[in-house]
Amino acid sequence: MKRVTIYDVANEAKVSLATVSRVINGLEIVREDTRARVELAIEKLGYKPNAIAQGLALQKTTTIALVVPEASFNYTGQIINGLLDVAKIYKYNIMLHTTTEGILEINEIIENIIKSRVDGVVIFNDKLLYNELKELTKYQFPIVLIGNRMSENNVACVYVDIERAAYELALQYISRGQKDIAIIQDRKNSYAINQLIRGVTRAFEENQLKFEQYIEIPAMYRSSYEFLSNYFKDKRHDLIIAYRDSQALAAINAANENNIPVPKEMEIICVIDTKYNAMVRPRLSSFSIPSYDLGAVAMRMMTKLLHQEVFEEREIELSYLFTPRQSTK
Amino acid sequence: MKRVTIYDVANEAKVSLATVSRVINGLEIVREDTRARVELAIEKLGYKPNAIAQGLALQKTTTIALVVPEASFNYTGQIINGLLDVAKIYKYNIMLHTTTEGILEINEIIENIIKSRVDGVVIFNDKLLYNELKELTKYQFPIVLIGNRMSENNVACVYVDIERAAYELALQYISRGQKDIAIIQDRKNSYAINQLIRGVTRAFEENQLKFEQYIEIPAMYRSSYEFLSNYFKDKRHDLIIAYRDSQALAAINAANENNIPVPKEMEIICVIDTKYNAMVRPRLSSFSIPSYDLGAVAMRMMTKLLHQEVFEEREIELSYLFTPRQSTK
DNA sequence: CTGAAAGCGCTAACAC
DNA sequence: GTGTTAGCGCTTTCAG
Repeated sequence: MKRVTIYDVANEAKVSLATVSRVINGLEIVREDTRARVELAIEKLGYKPNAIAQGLALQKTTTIALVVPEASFNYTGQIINGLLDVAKIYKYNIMLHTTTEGILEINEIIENIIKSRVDGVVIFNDKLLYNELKELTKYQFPIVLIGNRMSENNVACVYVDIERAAYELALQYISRGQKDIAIIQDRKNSYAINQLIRGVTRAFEENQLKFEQYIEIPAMYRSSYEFLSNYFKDKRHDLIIAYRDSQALAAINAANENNIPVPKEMEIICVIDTKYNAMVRPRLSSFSIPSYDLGAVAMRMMTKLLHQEVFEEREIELSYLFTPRQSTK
Repeated sequence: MKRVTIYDVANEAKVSLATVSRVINGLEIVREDTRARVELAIEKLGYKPNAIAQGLALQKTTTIALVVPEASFNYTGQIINGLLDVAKIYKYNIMLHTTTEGILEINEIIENIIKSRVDGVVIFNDKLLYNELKELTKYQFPIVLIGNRMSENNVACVYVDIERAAYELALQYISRGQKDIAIIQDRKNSYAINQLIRGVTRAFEENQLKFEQYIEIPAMYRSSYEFLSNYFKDKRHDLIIAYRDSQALAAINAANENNIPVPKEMEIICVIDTKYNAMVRPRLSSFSIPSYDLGAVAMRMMTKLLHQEVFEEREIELSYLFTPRQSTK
């Protein structure tokens, strides 16, 4: 099929292209019979408006860029799903970018986003990309951050206060006398881990205790499991906190295989909640972070920003819910 | 920052916009000092070419559309990662679309894709969307299919022959006298399941047997696990084949909890290989389907189609590898 | 209610 | 080497 333009339709319908433009945009100032003629022509020719040309003329693309980390596509997938679902409702297209390693690369992505003239960008990325965001705001892109806040630049965000989650959790265990709490490092989510540490530390300090059980996985280990299998040979804790399900799972397996029954002698929880948490044995206790909602709310916010709707909050906190399963008592 | 165009750069550098165009496109016919002047102006003004305008002028967008199912983002995530990584290399942007339920919706997606004038579309979707693909080819979009073949329309594809995988597997078990093989239904992957059934059926027929153990999960059940917990109360098989890891996992849990030890009294395998397969206990045997590669190869193929490179095959078969773990003997 | 024409930002002949 | 100009396909005043 040859490229058919608005011009061809105009010819076919014996009207001017302005009129065709009016009917495809649903402007009411077209007579009924003219509209019918145009619609017939559109149908006959199989005409579909060229979004690129529209984008150029209108100075907007109705597409927004989504930046996510390359790794851990489980909850990332949920976020994408949520975001895409509401994007669909508001007729926005999504350009997906992943950030692999290397500062250079991230700059290229930013450059790409700028060139592509998307209407806005949603970023779910654990590493706070301060400078890159700065660059983006310079080019007037509305930005919505998922997961972390950056109030300074007046960017909008949707997040869950996992620092508080960790704080409350630690408080509870401390009050029960279970003070040997450890957090497992997660290189891919350093920002999140820092929040966890801050939360637990706060709980400890309020009880005149000092928190220092940070389990660092040496870079040489290919997997947390590999390291933990050794670690638990002579160490154990009351409670282990991990960020991702897979790390908690590694801990459970490593513990059990070292004859440290979970949860009897050691409890383990993770922050992220995926369907696997309920499928593994013992079932994994976790905070239900509403990943899908994070994406959905972020996109909804973006539409508000784009449509200049006045709205209450630029920073929306979504709540978490601790979901006890079998890896805690 | 005000919108800065090629025109502003031209003014600033005291050259014509044609020259600016030449330097941003790296054409060699620009004198060194002019180039330097232009580059300085670009830098000073913070100019970034408008990809939309370029797209309109060049009739190509250097973005390709990727269509994936909404569900099961685990291996989908891998595919996306693979695709994105090679897209990055060749400087293509990715527009991500998910197909939720409803035939109406899928048509809208197609329409969107057509309007967005992407250079090509990669589809990973279990439901063979014959008519929709037809529509796409009508508009001259190069198409690469992931996972299933559709030779009729001369569309390119990358796939794994899971029918043969199932066939070989069944053959092996039959020869050992383990003939009670069952396949678990998977509504979200009907095409894949059909291939599995065909493969097993073939193996059975070649042995003068009839295959009929198809475990259908009634729609009323919220999860396979819920149904299987009951199912295994009075039924068992030699081997259970599932498509996704989560279903196999459900089967393992349901079996074990009904005192059918896996793999001792019943073996279970799944087709899809995710990291969870190695993390659950017992570890889940599976076919290693190279999800990442499926995405990567598909995108590579797309670039070949777009650059008109002559190439050997429009249909690339990737190999699978059976990876025995603990859920099989 | 409809048409003519300018402009969105850039590329690519075609001149000079 | 560099500038001029005609599109690319569409929207949007501004006339009529």
